[in-house]
Amino acid sequence: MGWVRVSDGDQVYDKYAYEPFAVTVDLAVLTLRAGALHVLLVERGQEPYAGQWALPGGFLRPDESAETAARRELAEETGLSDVSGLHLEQLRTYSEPGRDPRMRVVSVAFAALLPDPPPDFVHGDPPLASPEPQGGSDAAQARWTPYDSARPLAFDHDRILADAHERVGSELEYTCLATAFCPPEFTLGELQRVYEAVWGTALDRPNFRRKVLATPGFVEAVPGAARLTGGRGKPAALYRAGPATTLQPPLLRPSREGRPT
Amino acid sequence: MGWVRVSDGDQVYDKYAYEPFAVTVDLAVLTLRAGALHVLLVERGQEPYAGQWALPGGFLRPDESAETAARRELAEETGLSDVSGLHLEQLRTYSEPGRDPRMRVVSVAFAALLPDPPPDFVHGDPPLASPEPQGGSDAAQARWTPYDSARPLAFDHDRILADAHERVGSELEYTCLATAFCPPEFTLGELQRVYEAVWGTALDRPNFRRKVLATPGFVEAVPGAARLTGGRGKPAALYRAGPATTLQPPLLRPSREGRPT
DNA sequence: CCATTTATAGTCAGTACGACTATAAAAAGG
DNA sequence: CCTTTTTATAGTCGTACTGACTATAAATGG
Repeated sequence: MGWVRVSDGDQVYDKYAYEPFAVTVDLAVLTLRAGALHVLLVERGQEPYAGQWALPGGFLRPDESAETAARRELAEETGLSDVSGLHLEQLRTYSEPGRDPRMRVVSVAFAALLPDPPPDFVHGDPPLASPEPQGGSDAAQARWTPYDSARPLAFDHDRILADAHERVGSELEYTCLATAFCPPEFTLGELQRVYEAVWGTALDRPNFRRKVLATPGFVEAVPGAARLTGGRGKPAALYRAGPATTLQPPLLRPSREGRPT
Repeated sequence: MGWVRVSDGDQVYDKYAYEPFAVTVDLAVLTLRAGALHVLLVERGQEPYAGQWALPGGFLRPDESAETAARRELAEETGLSDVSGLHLEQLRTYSEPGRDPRMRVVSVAFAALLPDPPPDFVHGDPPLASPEPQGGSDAAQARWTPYDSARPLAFDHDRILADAHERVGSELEYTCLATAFCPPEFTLGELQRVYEAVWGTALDRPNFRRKVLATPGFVEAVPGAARLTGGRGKPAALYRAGPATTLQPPLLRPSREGRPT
C-alpha cells in the first residue's frame, strides 16, 4: 500500500495502491402485513451463516452508485417490476473489520418501504423473486418475516435492522413518510396502523385524525366521496398522500421519557 | 468479476472477485469562530483539483473501520492531541461513479463538531497539523474557513458540506448536540449563538433561555455561582452540558414554512 | 454619570395536544 | 329484526408550550 506515481497518457497522477475492499449494499425492506411490521429476509445457502437468514443485498457493480445498486437489488429480491416509486433511503455504512469473515466488506445499508405487498406475494413459501443462483450466490429463498421474530440474523444484520427500525420510527415523527407504507389510496385508520405498528404503541384515534388533517399537505381527501369497506364498521373516507414532506409541528410518539438511538 | 471458489486451508469458500474500490473517509469539521460557523479545509497540492480547497479525508487502512479512520484523520488534520471527546458522526456515503476522476472511490462522510479551537489555532496561516507530505499526499495546508465562503470545493465536497450543515441544523432541533460546539463551561448566550450561527437566524433571548432551562438535563448550572466576563454587559452564569441527549419537545427553528433536505 | 450592552425575570395570548365523551354507520349474531 | 360489536367521525376541556413583548439588573466605555 501507499502512493505510487503512474503515467496515464500525457498526464501524471499519483495513485494510492489501496488495500482492496469489497463494497456491498444491504437492504432493510419493510412493509406492513396484517397490521404488523414485516421485513424481507433471504436464507443463506452458503457458508458463512449457511441456513441462517439475512438481509438481502449484493455487490456494487463497477458502474453503479450505491443507490443504483440498492434499487437493482430491491427489484431483484422483491420481484416487483417497477420499484422506481418506492421509498429508498440510505441508512449508514458498516465497515467494521471482520464483519464478514471471508474478506473485508464495507456495506452501505438502505431502508426501503413498501405498501402491503400485492397478493402474489403469498405467505413466504414461494420465493419472492428468482435470484439467479450463480456459483456461490448467497440468496436461496426470500420471505416476509414479522419484525419481532426476524432475529437472529447473519453477519451484523441484527444491528442494521435495528438501525433501520429506529430510523423509520424517528422519521414518522418528523416527516410524512408514513404514506410510503400505504397504497395510493388509504383510510386514516390504515395510516394510523402504520404508526402503531412501527412504534409499537396504540394511538388515540380522534387525536390522530385531528393531527393528520390539521397538517396541510399531509393527506388529501379523494374527492369522489369514495369509501372503502375493509371489514366491519362504518366505511372510512379515502385519502391520498399530499405534497408535504415534513410534519410541523412533529407527531411525537407517546411516553418516551428516555432517549432514542 | 464474479464468484470464484477458493480453498483456504481445510475450508472451501466462495469468494467474489470484485471490482476493486477505494474506500475513503471525508470530514466536515465544523466549529464556531467569533460567532460564525467555520469549516476546516485543506488545500490540494496535486491534481486533480490542485490548488483548490477540499474537505480533509483519507483512505481506510486495512484494519480500520470508517469511524476509526475518521477519528485518526481528525486528529491528524486538527493537530489536537486528544480527539476522543469530540462529537463525530457518520453522515452518509457517496459512491457516484466518477466522483473522483482518478479511480473508483467510495467515500464515507462524517461530521465533526469542535468547540472554538484553542489559541494555537491562529488564523489560518500556519497549518493546523503537519500532514506528512508523503509522495503524492493531497493535503498541503489546512485552514478554518467561514462556512459561507467555503465553496466551491473540490470533488463533490460542496454537496457533502451542505449535507453536513443540513444534518447539524436539523439535529440542533431535536438533540442536545449544540453543547458539542461549546467549551466545557459556557453561558447561555454562547449556546444561543451556536443555534443562531448554524441556523442563520436570530432567536429571542428570553424565550431561548426558558426553553433550554425547562428541558431537564440539557444544561446544568455550575454551582460555584461562577461567572464569565467575555466583554461588556452583565456577567452570565456558567453552565455545563447535562446528561440529556434529546430535546423533547424539540426546539424548532423559526419560520420554516418550506421543507428541509 | 450616562449610554450601551448583555443577562435575567416575567406577562399574555394563541396554539397544540392529551384525555375524554358522543354520535354515525356499517357488519355479525342471535 | 334487533342488539351487539366494530370502526369512523365530531366535538369539548384543561394543560403545556411557544412567540411576542416589557421590565429590571449588572457590567463596560466613554
